[in-house]
Amino acid sequence: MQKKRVTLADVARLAGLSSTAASMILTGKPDTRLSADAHAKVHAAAASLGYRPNVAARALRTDKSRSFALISDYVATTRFASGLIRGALAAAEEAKHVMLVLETGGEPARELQAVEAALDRQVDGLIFAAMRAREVFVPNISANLPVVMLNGTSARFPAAVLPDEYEGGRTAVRLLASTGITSSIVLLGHNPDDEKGLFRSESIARRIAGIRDEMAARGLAFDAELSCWNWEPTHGYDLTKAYLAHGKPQAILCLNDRLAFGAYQALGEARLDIPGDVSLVSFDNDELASYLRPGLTTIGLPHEAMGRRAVEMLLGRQKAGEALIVMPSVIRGSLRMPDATP
Amino acid sequence: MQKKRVTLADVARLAGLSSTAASMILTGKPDTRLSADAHAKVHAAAASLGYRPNVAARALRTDKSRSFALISDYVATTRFASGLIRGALAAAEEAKHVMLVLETGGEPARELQAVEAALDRQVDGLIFAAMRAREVFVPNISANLPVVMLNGTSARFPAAVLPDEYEGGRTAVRLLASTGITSSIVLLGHNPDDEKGLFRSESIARRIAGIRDEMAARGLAFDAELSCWNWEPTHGYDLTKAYLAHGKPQAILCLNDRLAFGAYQALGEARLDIPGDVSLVSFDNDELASYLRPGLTTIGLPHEAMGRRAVEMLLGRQKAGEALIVMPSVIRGSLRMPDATP
DNA sequence: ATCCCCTGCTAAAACCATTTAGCAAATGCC
DNA sequence: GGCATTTGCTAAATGGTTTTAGCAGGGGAT
Repeated sequence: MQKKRVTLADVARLAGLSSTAASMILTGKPDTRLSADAHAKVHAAAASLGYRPNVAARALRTDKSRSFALISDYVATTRFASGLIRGALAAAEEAKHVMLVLETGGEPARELQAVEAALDRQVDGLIFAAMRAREVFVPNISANLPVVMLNGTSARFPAAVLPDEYEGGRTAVRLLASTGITSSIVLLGHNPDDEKGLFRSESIARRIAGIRDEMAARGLAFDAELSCWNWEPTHGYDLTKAYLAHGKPQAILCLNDRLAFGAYQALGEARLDIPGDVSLVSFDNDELASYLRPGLTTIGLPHEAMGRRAVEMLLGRQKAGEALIVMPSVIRGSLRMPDATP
Repeated sequence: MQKKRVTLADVARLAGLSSTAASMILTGKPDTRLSADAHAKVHAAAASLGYRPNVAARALRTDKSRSFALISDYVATTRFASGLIRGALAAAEEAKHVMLVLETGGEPARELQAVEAALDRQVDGLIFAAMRAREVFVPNISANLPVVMLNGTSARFPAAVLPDEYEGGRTAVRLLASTGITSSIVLLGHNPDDEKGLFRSESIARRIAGIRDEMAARGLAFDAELSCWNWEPTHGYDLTKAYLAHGKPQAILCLNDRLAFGAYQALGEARLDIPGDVSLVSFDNDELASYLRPGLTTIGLPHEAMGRRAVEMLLGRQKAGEALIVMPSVIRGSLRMPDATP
């Protein structure tokens, strides 16, 4: 009952040629000397039989499998991962590759297992995605397989795709400056004095550096810098509420959208209007940035573009170097228009 | 320089046995008659060489690849997909399988390509995940491969994993009833008169049926039923605001968390206290439900459990039947405590 | 002693595509 | 016409595993 898979030999037989010929023609070898007639016959036969090459057999012979593995610490940390995966899948699909997705929870033992599982399947390249961008532990890879780090870095594997956080930080300040506000500006999420000796991640360090450099370049200074370790809405709320007890900000630069969300809540309770009384700008372009009223202007993390770029690096055999992906400005209603107040 | 992969023949040679023996021992065939001594020698040799079987070669021979494919329409619709993927990955990992993830955007041409790509790789099972749960188009699968629908249904493939929406709907009403509120209850997101002839999805239909049955069973009725097609925050906001112009609700039953989010915004602007003035309950357990103040009580979508269950069905060769996964009640602060008002 | 069965193992085929080496015929060159 | 080269194609080896068929030797039954 079960139709047997059609094999290359079947195609060759139908075309009246050897399987060598069929193989060469179908894989599109450039230097072959087979006749145009042979090409036509083989292609016709393959089409009429609905031939699909057996990937396992091909992989066995060539050690290539037209597949990549994406090994990430967390897939679930949703706001982060799925854009990366989406972009990577799309780029892989365009190159007629397939993506194995593996999750490790950041545990070295599972990382090792994941790498071995991928290697066993003869993947043509490995992407290590880190949801929290920092130096990532990566097990030894025996083969000289292309590896790219996605949203993280590793001393051992110099190819990396990262958001251009430094430029993003500068852009956020530029956006804020475009409102004309020059004083009572609050930074929400970081205070260097409170965080001495702590290290968040390279990405965040660059984001903050960009902010500070652009502030300095414009002769601007923060009225306050409010620190908290986890950038969750509740901390944004608490810090903003506490600040409002003493001062009234004109602008708040939030280090991520969840902090900004908390700030919205506190400002709303204090009956302050956004952007009439207070302007906000933030980072990440989280889903919730579009849900807020008014919409939150934010510097987006270009996840999908990053995912795409990672597989492009794999395909292009670019072995080293950092690819910095530009962070888009997502303009919504949380910044006062410059002409609105003279 | 390049170490060659160690092969089964190497193991056999080191153990002083044939590769047949090595194969049988390492794959753990039950009916073999090889001596305990042989077993020990082969295992020792394999361990000392760090032998890992070549999956391609094995797949070629056996037509099994220890891998599944998860084909979804959208991965990016984040609030939905990543829990499914996470659960599926975890369950696959436990069974020492690997997961190919493919995205189709719901386009039939890409679905077909995805299925073929998966079939070419000799996957041992297919999961079709639908982000919007409805009848799903699925290309013809030639082989008799196990297929399970995840968060969707298909006439052709009767094995499906779905959230138990009916029971979830009833639970939401029970939770609401536990506050003691019996009047001025608003349903946000559906009105049968406004949606005649429209069909959202089977899942949502069950959710609504559960709500209505439990309401009826308790002799409760909605004061108003507000309809909108897309369940986005902005619609929740608009509908709630419009309703507040006429009436004052005691409770709002929201059909998802994003609608509830919009309702929060409108209630906040109207200076109504949650849960003092208005109680809310909702569905999905979106990330943002925990960000709201007070936290939103919601009936969660059990994505991770669903993903796990799908691969368990694949592994167990359960060929048919609907697995209904219970939706957890996530209790936060948006419901008035029953003793708070006598 | 003969026959049969069981134990413990192995040779070789099979899976399917790619690739190397090479063969026969046709063509080019002087 | 004689020789070298090119053209157009194929036989056979290869990759690593599983599996079928079967071999050699020992022991028990007759």
